[in-house]
Amino acid sequence: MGVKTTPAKRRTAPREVRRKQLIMAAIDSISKRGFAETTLRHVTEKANLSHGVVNYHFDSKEALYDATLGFLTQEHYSVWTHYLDAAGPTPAERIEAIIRADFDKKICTRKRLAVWFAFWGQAKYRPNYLKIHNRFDNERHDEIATCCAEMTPEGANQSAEIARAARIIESMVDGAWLCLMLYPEVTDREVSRDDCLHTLRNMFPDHFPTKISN
Amino acid sequence: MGVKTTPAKRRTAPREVRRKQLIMAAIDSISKRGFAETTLRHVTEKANLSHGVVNYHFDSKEALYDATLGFLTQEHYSVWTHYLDAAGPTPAERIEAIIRADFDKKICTRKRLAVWFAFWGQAKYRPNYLKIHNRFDNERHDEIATCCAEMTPEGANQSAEIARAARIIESMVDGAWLCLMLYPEVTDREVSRDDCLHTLRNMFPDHFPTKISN
Amino acid sequence: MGVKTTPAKRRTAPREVRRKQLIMAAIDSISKRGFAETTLRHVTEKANLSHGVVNYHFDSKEALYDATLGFLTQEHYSVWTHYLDAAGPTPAERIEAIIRADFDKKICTRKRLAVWFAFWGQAKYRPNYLKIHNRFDNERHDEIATCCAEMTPEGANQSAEIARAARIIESMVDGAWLCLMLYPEVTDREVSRDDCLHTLRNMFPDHFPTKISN
Amino acid sequence: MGVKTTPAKRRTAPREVRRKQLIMAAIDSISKRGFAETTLRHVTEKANLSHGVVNYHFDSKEALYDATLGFLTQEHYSVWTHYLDAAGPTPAERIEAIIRADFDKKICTRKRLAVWFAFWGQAKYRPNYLKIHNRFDNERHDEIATCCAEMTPEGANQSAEIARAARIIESMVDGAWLCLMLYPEVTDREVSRDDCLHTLRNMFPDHFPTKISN
DNA sequence: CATGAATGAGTCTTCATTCAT
DNA sequence: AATGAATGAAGACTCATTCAT
Repeated sequence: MGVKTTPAKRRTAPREVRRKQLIMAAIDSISKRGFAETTLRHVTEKANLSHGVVNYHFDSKEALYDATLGFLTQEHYSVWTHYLDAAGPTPAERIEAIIRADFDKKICTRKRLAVWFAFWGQAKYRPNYLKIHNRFDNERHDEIATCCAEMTPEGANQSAEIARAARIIESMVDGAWLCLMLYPEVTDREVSRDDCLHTLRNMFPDHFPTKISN
Repeated sequence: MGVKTTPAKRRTAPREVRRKQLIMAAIDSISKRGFAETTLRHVTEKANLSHGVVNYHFDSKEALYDATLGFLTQEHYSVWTHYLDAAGPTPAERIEAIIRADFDKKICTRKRLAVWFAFWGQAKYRPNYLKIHNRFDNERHDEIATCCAEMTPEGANQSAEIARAARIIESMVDGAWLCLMLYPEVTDREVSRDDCLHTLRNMFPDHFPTKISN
Repeated sequence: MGVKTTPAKRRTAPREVRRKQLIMAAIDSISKRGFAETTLRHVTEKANLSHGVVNYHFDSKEALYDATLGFLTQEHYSVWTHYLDAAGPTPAERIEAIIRADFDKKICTRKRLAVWFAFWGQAKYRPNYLKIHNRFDNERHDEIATCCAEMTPEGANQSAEIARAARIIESMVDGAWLCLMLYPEVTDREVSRDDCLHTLRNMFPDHFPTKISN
Repeated sequence: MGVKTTPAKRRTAPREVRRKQLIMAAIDSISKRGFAETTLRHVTEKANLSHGVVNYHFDSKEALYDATLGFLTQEHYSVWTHYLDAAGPTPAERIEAIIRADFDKKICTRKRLAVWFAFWGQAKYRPNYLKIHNRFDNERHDEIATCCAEMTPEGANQSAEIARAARIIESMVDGAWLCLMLYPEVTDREVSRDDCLHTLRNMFPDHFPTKISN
């Protein structure tokens, strides 16, 4: 974890290596102590670096946090892309892939969940966080809405129904995440994922095979 | 708003009045600035009180936060009780009442939502918060599970299906709340509530009339 | 200890009663916590009185401390007077009485010792304390010097020798007190007193009977 | 003295230099204002350093005080060692050296005296101070007792007499110190020292030459 | 690049004092 | 006389940031 060049005598390392190292340490500390309690000292100590480096590699604490959220988003994005690339062409397959991506074991860890909610807990008054996060979230939303559109029969309220379906799916996933973070003894990653898939099947019974090979 | 009419006209008020006043000011500031950024000065200024009162009426900042969360929980609880008392006897009616309570306009405000997520963003490493919150949440969970049980047909996996149904319902609501907080321009309280009710109907189609009188 | 009129419903009490009550509580707290740590709340709590009374009966915290030191001095003074009145007429008897007074069990308690040194620890920059204390101390010094004078044979350096004797006696007693406070397990009141008397006999062997009836 | 030449010209210095600097400033302030009144601001201003340094170089105010007492003790110890090394081999010479050390002009200054009594005024409820101070004091006590033992003739109560002699000598010195602090106009360092030596000669007349070369 | 000493604004908290009741 | 709510100045301590080395 982290990119440690040499264990003892740390030497000059390329900028990106240090940045990544600090971001990972930030994730660790935020997940452990939350936002309010995390100090740059915690971060540098975890990264086994000296006190001054943060402000050397980032403009400010805030910039480190932005980078951290960016990293997390990027990570999510690449997993998502990977699942989508591997998925079949039908909307049902694609939307299922999206959900499965959300619960992939690389991104749906306790540590990352804690950090996500720490960020969301601040999102309202930190528009910056929202902005970073939205870049990916909008794309995801569009994809979900597209899939729903393809599965929703034409009719009077088609567009309203599509919007509702998308909202429900996204809410389900977010709610499952919150539940995973707050009550890890109640569910785990796979159960929550299957709950979401179950709801999805209920919503579009005609588009899913009777039995899902879990 | 930061405008001090007089040098605060030293006025004496019973303990509970001041505590409530400070709690409301805390809610206001947390919703506006979040946890990490809220200082006691913000709180007392909002309450138009002097700096020292907080530590006079509460043991510490943390104690004020605990009391704030307690207040919010209590408020939710009483709305919840009220809805449940007014609901009909069938499980469908009861569970619908619970969901309607969650989106009642008294508790499902932007301000309170922000505070809830601020707390949840800290819940993991602040066991105290989790504890306060859980007292109510467990009761709510049991009620939901009971309703689901009554609506779930007997069968091989009945208990697993009940648990799943309860998880889904709770996740839906939480997810809707998160969505309401993060994207208030996408939904509003009533739309989200109806999304939840819609999902609920989908889950237990036999227990709900074809048309809901909204 | 202290003057409690009624246990439960404290009512109005004459000014002097309250003052004494507060002084005793101050002695108690100073001896227990020292100066820096003693707050008026400690005092009033110990006195079982409400928070506001101190400033009602004393002009300030400082005034309470002055009164406390005054009380202690007065107490010492009256014990001293009592011993001196009871003493025989010879200088040896008088000076022995003075020393015995210093180690009387009424004033030479752990609690009072602690308070005395707390005051002395502040004496240098609190001229007020020194002033209060000196009123008595000067009188005592004069008495000791007079006794020494009567026991010192005439000669070239008589006055210097008198002064030295007085200094030594006073230092001995003060040093013994300090020792009693710092190392209560090493000596006790009576041992220290006898050490002083022993030294005294050594200084003026001709004026003391061979054997002291301890 | 409160005169800041430049905005403190951020100069870097090794840890030990700063610590010493802060300790000296603490001694200065404690001697001037006492314990209760000394604030970190006084210390840093005297040291012409910024507010934050204390908590950078010491864990807390208390830790600074501990270090201050440790410094004073160490200083006393090294003077004491120096005198003892230079002293002749007889017990009389050694014990005289100890007393002379106690009144050496390096450690027996008004400033240091004030600090010592400030500490002793707190010793009772600050076991930490007592502990630091005792490390040296015990060693000193043992040396004094050893000297007394060698000068005390064998007999029925020899051990009791040795103990008494040691107590008397130590009390004398402490008492002389207190007197020096409280009444600097009455004695000075050298007079007090000679008082102690005089008493010592009186106690062991056989071991001292008739005339002391002062 | 990297270190860690130094800074100082800002936080929570304490507490003597005041004052409405 | 007494109470205890309220005030606000002041203290210790934290920490992001700067900068000499």
